[in-house]
Amino acid sequence: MPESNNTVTPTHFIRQKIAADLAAGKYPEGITTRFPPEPNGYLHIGHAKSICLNFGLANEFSGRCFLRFDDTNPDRESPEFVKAIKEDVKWLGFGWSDRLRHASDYFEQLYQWAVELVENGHAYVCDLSAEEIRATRGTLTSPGSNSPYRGRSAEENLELLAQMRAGEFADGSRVLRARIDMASPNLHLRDPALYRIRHQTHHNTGDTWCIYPMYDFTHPLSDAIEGVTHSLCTLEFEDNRALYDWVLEHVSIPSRPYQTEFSRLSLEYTVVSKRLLTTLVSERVVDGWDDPRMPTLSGLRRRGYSPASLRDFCNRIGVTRNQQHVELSVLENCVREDLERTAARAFAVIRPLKLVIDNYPQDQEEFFEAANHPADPSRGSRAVAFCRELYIEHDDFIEDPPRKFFRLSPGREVRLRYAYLVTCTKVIHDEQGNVTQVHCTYDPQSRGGNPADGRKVKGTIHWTSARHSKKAQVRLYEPLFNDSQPRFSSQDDLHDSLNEHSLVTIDDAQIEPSLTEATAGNTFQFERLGYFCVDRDSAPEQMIFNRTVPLRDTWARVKPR
RNA sequence: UGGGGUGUAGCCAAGUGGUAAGGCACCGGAUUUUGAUUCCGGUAUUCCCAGGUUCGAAUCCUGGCACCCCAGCCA
Repeated sequence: MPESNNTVTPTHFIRQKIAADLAAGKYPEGITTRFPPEPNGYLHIGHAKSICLNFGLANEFSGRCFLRFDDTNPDRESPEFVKAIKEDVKWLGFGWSDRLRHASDYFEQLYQWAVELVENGHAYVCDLSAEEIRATRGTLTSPGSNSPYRGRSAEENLELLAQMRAGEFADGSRVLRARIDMASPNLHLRDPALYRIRHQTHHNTGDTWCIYPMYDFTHPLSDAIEGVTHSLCTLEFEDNRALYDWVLEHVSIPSRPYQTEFSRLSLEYTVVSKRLLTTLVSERVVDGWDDPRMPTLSGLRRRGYSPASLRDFCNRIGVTRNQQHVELSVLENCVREDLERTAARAFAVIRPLKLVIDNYPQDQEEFFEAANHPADPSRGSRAVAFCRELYIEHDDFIEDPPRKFFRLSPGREVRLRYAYLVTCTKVIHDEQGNVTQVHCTYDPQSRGGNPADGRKVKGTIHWTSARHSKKAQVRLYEPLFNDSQPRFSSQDDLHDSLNEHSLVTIDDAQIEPSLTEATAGNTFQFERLGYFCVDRDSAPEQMIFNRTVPLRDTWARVKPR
């Protein structure tokens, strides 16, 4: 399926760098990238940016992209996340064919390189505790001090490292450290830990290991093993680059990758920190990782976002090193644009108001032809039932209308889309004065919505037949947070920052009968309302629709209040 | 007050010494049996600020200012 036709792929500095590298003949075999998620949570919109970048660039330049699980920390990772991540990447539209890897696949090789480091005096086993290491690291403005174990001989270190691997030491009792420079202004170079002891079962390697390599050691070497040419990551790893390069320069590697950083995505009203997302799930603030309010790919999928719309979004926001804070409207525009041409149209009334046509025969019913997609006749049409009693949207009737309101009100005439012109003759109220029903007369000469005399009617509203339509549940979503840039200092303000209207469930919406055949994941445009998607919990007898995004509503901006 | 980065419209973002692309948002107007869509038009005399170089500066130089990241045996 083509991306939206008018989108010109924007250029950006990484694409330019690759093009220049290729032009310079640096990579005769082509380029290689990788997407390296840690399987300790679900993928979110921020990952989508990285996935589109890495897989997208590889496709564009006929290179390769690895899906590599960065699984070096057994206590936070699980197969559940591995499975979900694979599904999400695939769903987004990318494939890795035989290039699926785990950093843990490389543990033995990594260990051999650690040995090489030790042999050459570039790493040592340190017996300091975590607290002691922290205390001797120095501060941002003052240098650290050398570990008393820094001077151990290569032989002794080799012996100790072997014992670490053999499980002879307790968790946290020792660590393998790079021997770099405790006075470096770059904190990452102050003898960083390379291996730590963790007697813990790993989701991929089981109990084979009780020492696990750190990210800064694993990442560059995994890149080198895979022949990654362009290792793309986010800006907060900028300082790590010096260590990335140091590692590659001190062991015998098969290829030399280079790291390039770009800024991470931040989107209005959304938070993507794994800690926070995990909290939302575990405290049941949301329905799970795929709650339609979650910024996860599975949440967006359940909300009704299409992969194409997300790819389009990632293209539009660009890739730079600026601090990026993207407005939600950009994302919303992308789905609307995609769903506008993709989604079938249907009639649904979310807040039903009964409308009775007094001059329409009690027992009569008829069917009108409604286009499935007005802009695309090839998608055909369906017959919608009509009778004396209908439901219209409560918002489409105002007893005392403001200026410029051209929907239904007493004495006014509107078009019932595809059906007839009706004029409001009477309004029924309950004891509290709420409008509970309206009565109209219809113009029999306006079948299909076109009056015989050609008079103009400004308003057209949607409706369902009370006799035929089915009740359905509709879930209306808004951002999870009130603040466009949610920030949390403690867990307590989490609940204060939540938008209490983030989910509004409506149980008595009325839908046209044809909608009953829709299945999970199908998307529709409920005319004049928005785009909706059949929820995975939906069933023919109890349909559930999630609102992906409302239609653009100029009237809402114009109307008073 | 160490090191590493970033400043172009409300939000993204091109621009690489020759006179400020584009998208979103916003504001008009046209078409419309969805107040949708579509279509036209408008929106930075100025690029964080101040100096300097140059015929010419968002682009080069100098000096400021603002914001982001780094002190896990997380990634």
